[in-house]
Amino acid sequence: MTETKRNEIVDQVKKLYLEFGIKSVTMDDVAHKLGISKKTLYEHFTDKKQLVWSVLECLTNTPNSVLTANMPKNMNALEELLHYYSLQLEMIQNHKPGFIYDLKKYYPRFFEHFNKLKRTRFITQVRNNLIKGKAEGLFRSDLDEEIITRLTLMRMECIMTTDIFLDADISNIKIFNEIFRFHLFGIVSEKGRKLLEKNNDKFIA
Amino acid sequence: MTETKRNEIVDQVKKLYLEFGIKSVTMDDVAHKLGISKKTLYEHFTDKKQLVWSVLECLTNTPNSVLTANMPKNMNALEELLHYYSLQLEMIQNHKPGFIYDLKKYYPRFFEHFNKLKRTRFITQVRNNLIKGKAEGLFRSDLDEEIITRLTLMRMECIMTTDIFLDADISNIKIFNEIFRFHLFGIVSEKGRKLLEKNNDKFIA
DNA sequence: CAAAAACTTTTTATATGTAAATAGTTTATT
DNA sequence: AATAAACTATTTACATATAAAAAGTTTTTG
Repeated sequence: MTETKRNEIVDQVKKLYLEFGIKSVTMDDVAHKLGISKKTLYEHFTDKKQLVWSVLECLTNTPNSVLTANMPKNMNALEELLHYYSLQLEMIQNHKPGFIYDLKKYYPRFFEHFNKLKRTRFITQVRNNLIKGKAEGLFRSDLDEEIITRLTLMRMECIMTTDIFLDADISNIKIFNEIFRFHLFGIVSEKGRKLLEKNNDKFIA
Repeated sequence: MTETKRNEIVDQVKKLYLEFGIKSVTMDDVAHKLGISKKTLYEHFTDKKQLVWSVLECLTNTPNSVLTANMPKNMNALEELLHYYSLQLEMIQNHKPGFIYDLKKYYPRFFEHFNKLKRTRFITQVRNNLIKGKAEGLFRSDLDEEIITRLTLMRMECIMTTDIFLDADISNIKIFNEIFRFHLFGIVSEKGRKLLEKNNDKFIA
């Protein structure tokens, strides 16, 4: 009945959904695994839809993820970017295709809603960083924020679905580091580049 | 009966397929539009499959496209890249989603075959260019050809299908120029960068 | 002989039905 | 009072049927 009980259910179900997908985790499964009866389960959630929705809400509000990151105030745009990339790497590694697949198939409205939310937040983060970097003189003054932002989002979404890297047997980490460097050099100004080189160990692992 | 007659049919049908897709262009349509009878048409092609195949072959062998580009010998890696990008831009603008959609749906084997071919050629071109650029000292010596090549291919494929740019109303040309610059700066070495700056008007329009 | 039309066969899209799986509800049990 | 089990109602997946469209063939006509 308590709010915490509900939250705990959501938290547990989240794990199940992420591991096995949404379809194959039945309400019976949930009840069994959590050691509660379906009756109790249905006292907290009117139907499965609501449960799925709650899990999605929970996921989007995970503190300090790519989507909710609060940057420490004293960072410059390059440091922010580094921080942001580590969150992205984490996101990619936690990414479960089966979960997304089921979501798209059985709850398309939900998928669209949360995907839009994800995009909006991502775009805001990236765009702000670009603007900041330009203001600090660390990024090229001639770059088009709108385009680069969208390219970055596109790359992020594609990298999670493409089969292009499959046959090459390259680790996500290696790919991601290469992207990071490629991205960095792609946007920095001369001043930014000098700063990069000065902190070589930090940025260009 | 002549080889040229056949080629002409293929050439015309190619245009029809690219404009209207494959499914909606029936064999009757083809006969009508080309002013020939189906009987004649079926004397040149045993069935529609063969016609589709011929069109695909024709497309992949278009001289001096992205897939068949022969680089002039006296170019350095940067000039090559510039040349290659203009071919890519052309490719994107000629790209017809409806055609690809039908191909994927009704001739999945064909799609796979030609897509694989496309990827192989594309990868070869890009990789060779990267290797050349490194050898010339124009590109960063630390970049990983395999990853950057695949990233480039991925970006190319994604840009043709993504909806991320739709709401922004940015022209393909603008997007492509930005990508080109982003890409250039992402891979050049200091020497390469100096060369870029010297030829600013040529590379960074 | 080649185009046009008429014709047959095959493919595609759509609809319907059915069985299995799962959601959601009620009853029994501790 | 909450779980477990039994039950009903939906949903989903899969199979089959049917009609329209298009492929492919034959006949007619200029």
